Amino acid sequence: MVITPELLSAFPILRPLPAAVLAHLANQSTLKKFSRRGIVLNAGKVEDKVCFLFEGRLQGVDFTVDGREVGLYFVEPGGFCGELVLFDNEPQSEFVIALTSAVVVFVPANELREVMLKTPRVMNVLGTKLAGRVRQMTFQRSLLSLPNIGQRVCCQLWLLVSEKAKIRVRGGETSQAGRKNIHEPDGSVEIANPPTHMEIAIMLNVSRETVTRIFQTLQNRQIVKRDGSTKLIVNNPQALQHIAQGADEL
Amino acid sequence: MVITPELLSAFPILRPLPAAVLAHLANQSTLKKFSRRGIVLNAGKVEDKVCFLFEGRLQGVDFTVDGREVGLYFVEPGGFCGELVLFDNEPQSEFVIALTSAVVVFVPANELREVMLKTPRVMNVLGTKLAGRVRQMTFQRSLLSLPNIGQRVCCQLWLLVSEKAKIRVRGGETSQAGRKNIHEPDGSVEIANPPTHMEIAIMLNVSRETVTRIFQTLQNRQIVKRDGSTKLIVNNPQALQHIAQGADEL
DNA sequence: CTAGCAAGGTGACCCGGGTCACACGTTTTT
DNA sequence: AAAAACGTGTGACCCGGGTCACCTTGCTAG
Repeated sequence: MVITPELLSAFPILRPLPAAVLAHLANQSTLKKFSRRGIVLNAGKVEDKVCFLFEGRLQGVDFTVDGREVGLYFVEPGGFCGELVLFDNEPQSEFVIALTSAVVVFVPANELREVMLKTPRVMNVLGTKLAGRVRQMTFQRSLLSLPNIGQRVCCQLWLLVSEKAKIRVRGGETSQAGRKNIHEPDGSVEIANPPTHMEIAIMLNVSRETVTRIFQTLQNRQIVKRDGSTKLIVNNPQALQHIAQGADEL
Repeated sequence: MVITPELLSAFPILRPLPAAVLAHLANQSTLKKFSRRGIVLNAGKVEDKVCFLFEGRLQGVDFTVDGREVGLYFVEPGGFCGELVLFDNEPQSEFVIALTSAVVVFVPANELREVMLKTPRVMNVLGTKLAGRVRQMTFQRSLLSLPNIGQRVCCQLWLLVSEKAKIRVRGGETSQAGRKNIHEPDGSVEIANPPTHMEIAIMLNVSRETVTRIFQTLQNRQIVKRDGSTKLIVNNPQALQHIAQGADEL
């Protein structure tokens, strides 16, 4: 499949690059489609390419020695993953799998590394991304120490809400396109394409059943409400936040 | 306290720098002593400095909303921490506290950032360090998903062993000075300055008592043995590894 | 020298949430 | 249209490890 510079410039991090550089990169890149559950990047393997997500949704996952799945992060369209190799040339540390069917662009790592070293702006974005990853993991780690599991789930939910609320507030100009949460007149917020119970469960180290039960409780209390399979409405953001912060028991 | 360029060159990452640059950095840096439990870096605050550890031992810790302590990583002499600010200028994400009394050198972030941008080698080391941090956190995250707590503790122990065994094998030339594990003739390995039960507990999300009980079991089975408070002898590395990998129950 | 604290050690209790085994509606595949 | 897969919902059981309460043994600091 032919990749055009225009296609690459759909990615915020690449857009500022000169046309010539984009053309060169496009020339070296490959486009690939994955079906649901397809393995986009392989753990333990030196993936000498960086993965840019065009369509669909990806998740970084790891597995414990006993085969248990661990959810690490999500990748949304316009985002990328597998960038660690740019910095240390080591094998990919975790799997990246497709949560839905997805279209990705693979850009060779060595090419991108050259661009990065020559373009402070790109270096800056990549550095910020990497640092952000550490920050996100640190936060996620702290979630796992919450003894109250209801609180843990609510924190994660609140993260999904506020993240998007911020985007909405800021105007939604950057990446993360197509996933905003609409602010309803009554103060409720909407989460588009919420993770499945299972996806939440593996991120938070709890069983799927427990997540279901917590959602039941939240629904009974009118704090959240399902709307089809692609929308979750948070009727009462305050209440959710309270539980997340431990001010309220579930 | 006056900082000499020689002192700075004690740090592997800074050593390759030209004398003039070192002198300049030394001029801007400050030395500080901390007593046990002292707060070296403060979470949530823009710490516009990077912390180089000269003597003692530090730990990165976070706190959950309900005040529970979470252990993230250790810093050994010759190492550094707080480097995220170089990449994204955001507030420090976690606390760094002194586990023992410690001597650190604070180098201003903006100075170091300039050096980093001008010196590919330094950039390289910092990038590798950051990437390594992500890898380490990913692994640690996978540990937390192990349902068997004995296995979890053994994995962590095995990590301490193998990390140092690797250093010993490679010749112990780099940082992490003064902490090697001696290979005994009978195949046993020695861990110097092992973390306390409490330190292990907060890293693995278990209670201190549980760690104690597991250590008791390990000692009963002659797999490990305490030797004073500064040494832990692993009599039977194979057995430890087996448990860590889930091949053996505890 | 002794008080005080940190680290390690141990037993009893008890409950939260994992696990298993289903059931049900929806979507996707064949 | 039937079958399979997926996401969700729910009850019963049960046990691992958190918590609490306490003890002992070193340090080290006054």
